[in-house]
Amino acid sequence: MPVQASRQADADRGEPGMLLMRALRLRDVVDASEERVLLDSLSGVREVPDQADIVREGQKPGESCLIVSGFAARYHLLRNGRRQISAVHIPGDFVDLHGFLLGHMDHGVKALGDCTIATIPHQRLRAISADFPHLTRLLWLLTLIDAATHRRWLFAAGALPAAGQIAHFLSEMNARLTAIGLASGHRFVLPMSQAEIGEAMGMSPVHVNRTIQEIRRAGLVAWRGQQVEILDLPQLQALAEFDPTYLNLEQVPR
Amino acid sequence: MPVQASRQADADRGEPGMLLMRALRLRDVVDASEERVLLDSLSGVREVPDQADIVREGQKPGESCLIVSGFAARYHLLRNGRRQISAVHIPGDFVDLHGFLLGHMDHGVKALGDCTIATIPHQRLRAISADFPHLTRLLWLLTLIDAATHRRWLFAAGALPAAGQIAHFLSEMNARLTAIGLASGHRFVLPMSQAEIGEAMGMSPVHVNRTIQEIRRAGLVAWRGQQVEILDLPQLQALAEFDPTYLNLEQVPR
DNA sequence: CGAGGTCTTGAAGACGATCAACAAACGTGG
DNA sequence: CCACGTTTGTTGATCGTCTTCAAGACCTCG
Repeated sequence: MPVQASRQADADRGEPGMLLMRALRLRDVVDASEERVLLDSLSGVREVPDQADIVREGQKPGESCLIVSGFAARYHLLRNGRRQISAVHIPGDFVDLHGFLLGHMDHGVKALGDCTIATIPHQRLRAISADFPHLTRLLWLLTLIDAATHRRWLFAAGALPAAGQIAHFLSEMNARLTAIGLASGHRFVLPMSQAEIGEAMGMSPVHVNRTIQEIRRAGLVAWRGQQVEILDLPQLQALAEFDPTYLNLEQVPR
Repeated sequence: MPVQASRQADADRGEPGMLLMRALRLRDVVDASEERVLLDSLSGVREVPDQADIVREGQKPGESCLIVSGFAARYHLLRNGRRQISAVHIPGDFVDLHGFLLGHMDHGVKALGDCTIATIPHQRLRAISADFPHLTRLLWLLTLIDAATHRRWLFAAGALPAAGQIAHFLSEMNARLTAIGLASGHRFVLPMSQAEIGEAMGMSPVHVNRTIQEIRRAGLVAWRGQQVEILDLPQLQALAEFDPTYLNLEQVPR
């Protein structure tokens, strides 16, 4: 039984920018005019099927994509066909807000399961940056949180053993999904195969499998299909050396 | 004989924001009023000795630091005392521009060798974001390039073997240092011990040493003390699957 | 000239990758 | 509703990379 089916359906059918607003209001006050200009800028809502590219590497898109429902991953390809996932995005996240200022996309973005996205033209972002300094800082903040998350992943990849790395990923997903209301009681849906988790953690699918079994046996998580339940959050976070500071989940003036 | 002693000395004695301006002008046109407000905002020039903290984790600084000369590293600490370096910064880089919008620092920054820094009060950054939209976008861009670099490191850490990872680091440093004029003929100074490189690559000092020997024996680099010379850039970059796109070294309107 | 840091080397062992095969779950169409 | 094919998850065995521990060589600088 999917934990957040009803909530997610709301977001899906209703205002596409609902979860984005929630993500922003977790971090600062957003006034009505800021909300209006941002929501009015969203358009081009469309469905993307599982595994399909949302943005392709090398492309120079004229708009940025917001996830309305579903998950997405940024990925990098190697010559030998191997793939490295450098970020996982959830509803309410921009997957390529940075495309606004960067030249060409240095990586692709693909859908993890079917998802719905909305777009905002770079033209509008430029206009916002001219007329709404505070809102601009909030959008900037979102990209800074992306960067902080990258650093955290670097920390996990470089300094933690496999179990710690996966524990960190789960702790992070739990924190982020809880923040926007897509997890409750430390239960959430994670639409990624073990192979994809391996691509994100930089480890082989086989090793992902054995590591998951390890943390399952330790009683830290229950995990059936896409349903993840964290049974012992304190221990999981200890294993991951998880500290949610980097997610900036506090409402302060920015 | 240090390649860039004279140039660096210029930057050091002269305008502290010189290399920052160079970094910006590599990416877009900066007009005189933008240059003036940015340079006028820099103050608090000070020396930081080797290994000293520039910013401490958990701190909430009221200003951001620009490197005038020398190198610095962002690092994360583990409970067991291990340290992970998530970014290396060179002259002209802000090391904590993100501190302007983020709450508390989620990592520390330390000097790699003696360095000189200048600071810009967050108050000034906020004023710039209100009055200079284009300059604001350029500062935002700098943080986006940081994030792109993080992603590239994640790619290298997760998908490349040790030699490729170190080759990637050298390719990146060469590209960045060349861009701001601190490397020429693919020669540059890298003020990091092999142990520190290990902290950045997520590998043991011993393995760093053996890997360096490997790429030395392959004739890709000459490396004596802090002097690095890349002998076969194409092969080094091939080994690293290096593509400089992510550094955004082209002048386009942002 | 001595001392401390850095680099280098060797040997042993742990962790994770790879290869291969099988089981289970899932979705689809008959 | 069952049969089937495909994807995902699971297990075992072997191999390679990288870690750890330990010691010695080399610098550099006071």
